[in-house]
Amino acid sequence: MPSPLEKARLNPDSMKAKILGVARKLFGDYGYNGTTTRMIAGKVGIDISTLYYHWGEKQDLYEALITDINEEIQLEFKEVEKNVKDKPLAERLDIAIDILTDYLFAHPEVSNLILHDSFNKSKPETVPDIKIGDFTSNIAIAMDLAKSRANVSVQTKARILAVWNCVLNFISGESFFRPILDIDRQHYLDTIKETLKFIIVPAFTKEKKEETYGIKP
Amino acid sequence: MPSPLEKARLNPDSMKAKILGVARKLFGDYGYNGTTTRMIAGKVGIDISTLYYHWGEKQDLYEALITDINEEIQLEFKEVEKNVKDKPLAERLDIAIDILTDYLFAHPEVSNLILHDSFNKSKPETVPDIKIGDFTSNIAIAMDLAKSRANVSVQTKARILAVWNCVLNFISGESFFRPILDIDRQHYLDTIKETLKFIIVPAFTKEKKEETYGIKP
DNA sequence: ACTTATATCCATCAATTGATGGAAACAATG
DNA sequence: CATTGTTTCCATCAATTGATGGATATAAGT
Repeated sequence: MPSPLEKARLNPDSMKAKILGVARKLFGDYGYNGTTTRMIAGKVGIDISTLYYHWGEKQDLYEALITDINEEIQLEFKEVEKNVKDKPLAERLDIAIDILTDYLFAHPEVSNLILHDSFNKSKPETVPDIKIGDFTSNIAIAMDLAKSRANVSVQTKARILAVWNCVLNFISGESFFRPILDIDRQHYLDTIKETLKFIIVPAFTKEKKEETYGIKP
Repeated sequence: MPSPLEKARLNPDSMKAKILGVARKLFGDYGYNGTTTRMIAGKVGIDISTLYYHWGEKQDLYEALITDINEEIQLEFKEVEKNVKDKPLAERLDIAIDILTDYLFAHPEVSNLILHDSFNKSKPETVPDIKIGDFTSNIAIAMDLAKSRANVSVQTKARILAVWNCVLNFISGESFFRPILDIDRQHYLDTIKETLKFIIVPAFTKEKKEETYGIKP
C-alpha cells in the first residue's frame, strides 16, 4: 500500500499533489507561521475544507512536505554520486557544485524550506528535520573526503556545511543579493557557481600542501 | 532632540530599552510573524498595552529594532577597520573573521534577524532593510580588495557575501549544526573560525597566482 | 436507476492576535 | 495637598486563523 505521499507523487495532477506543490512554494516563501491554510487553498483555487479533507491538519501537510523534500534531495545526491565516479577531487567538487546549484536554483523553495527548518524556532515540535547530517556524510563519501560514513572528521563536516550554507543563502537570498550585485538572473547563477568553485575547490584540493596562510596554529 | 531609539539606548534600564532588548531576541528566534506582542510583553513582565504605549505598532517596534541592529553592525565594522590597518591581506582576513564571528556568536539574534530579513517575504513592506550591500563594500575597502566604494567588482562582492553567509548560517544554525558535528559550544566557535579561515583565506590571498582549479573559462 | 463512496463547498466555532479606550496607580510640580 | 503629567493595567474589539460539521455535488459500482 502506497503512503499518502507516494500516492501524491504518483499522480501529479491529483488535488493532493497540486496542494502539496503550492504548499511547498508558500511555506518556502513565508515560513510555517507566515503561511495560512487559506493562502494555500486560495492559490490552489479551492476551499479550505477541501485542503483539510486531503491533508488533515496544517502540521500534517507540512510534515509531508518536509519528507517530500528529504527524498528529493536524496535523489539529487545520488545523481551527484553517479556523475563524480572515478573523477579526480577537483572535478568532483566542480560537478557537485554544478548539479546542486542548478537543482536548488530551479527549486528555490527547497532552499527556503531548509533554511526555515534549520533556523526558525517557531514550528511544530513533531515535524521531522531535514536530514542535513546525513547529506553531509554522503557528500563527504562522494567527494572521497572520508573512507566511511562513521569516519568523517569534524573539520571535513564543517567545511562541507560551509559550502552547503553558501549555496543555500545565495539561492534563497537571490532577491536580496542580486540587486547588490546588480546582475541578471543567469549571470547571478554563473556568479554563484564561480564564487563557490573559486573559494571551495582550492581549499579542499590544497589540503596537505600548505596548511598555513596566515592561520595561527 | 534625540530620536526614540537614541533615547532607549541612552538609558538601558528604561522600559523602552528593556522591551527592545526582549523584542530583539524574540523576533530573532521566531521571526516577525512568529512573534506576538503578547510574547514580548509577557517576557518583559508587562501588559501589552504598556508595550503599545512605548512603541506604538508592532511594525514600529520592529523597524526600530532593525535600525538598531544596522547601527550596531556598522560599529562592529568600524572596529574591524581599526584593527586591520596596515596589515597584510591574510592577517586582515584573519582579524575580520575573528572579530565578526565573536560579535555574532555573542549576539546570535543579530544573525537571526539578518537572515529573517533577507529570506522571509512575510514582513511589512515599509520596514527598512539591513544594509548588507553597504557592509559588503565597507569590507571590500577594509580588506583592500577594492580601491573605492564604487570600484568593488561583482566577483569580490560575491566572495565577501559568500563568507558573510557562511558566518551567519553557522551562528544562527548552531542548534542545528552543533549536534551534527557533536562538539561543545567553545569547540564549535573555534571550528567555525578555523573552517572560515581555511576556506576563505587561501582563496582571497591566492587571487592572481593560479586562477584555474578546474574552473571552465 | 439506486446506492454508495469520493470530493467540494458553505457556514460557523473557538482561539489567537493586533490594537485601543479608559480607569487606576504613580510621580512631579506648584 | 491639589494639580498635572506620566506610566501601567484591565477589559474589550475586530480581524484572522486553524479547524469541523453538514449539505451538496460528482463519480463509481451494482
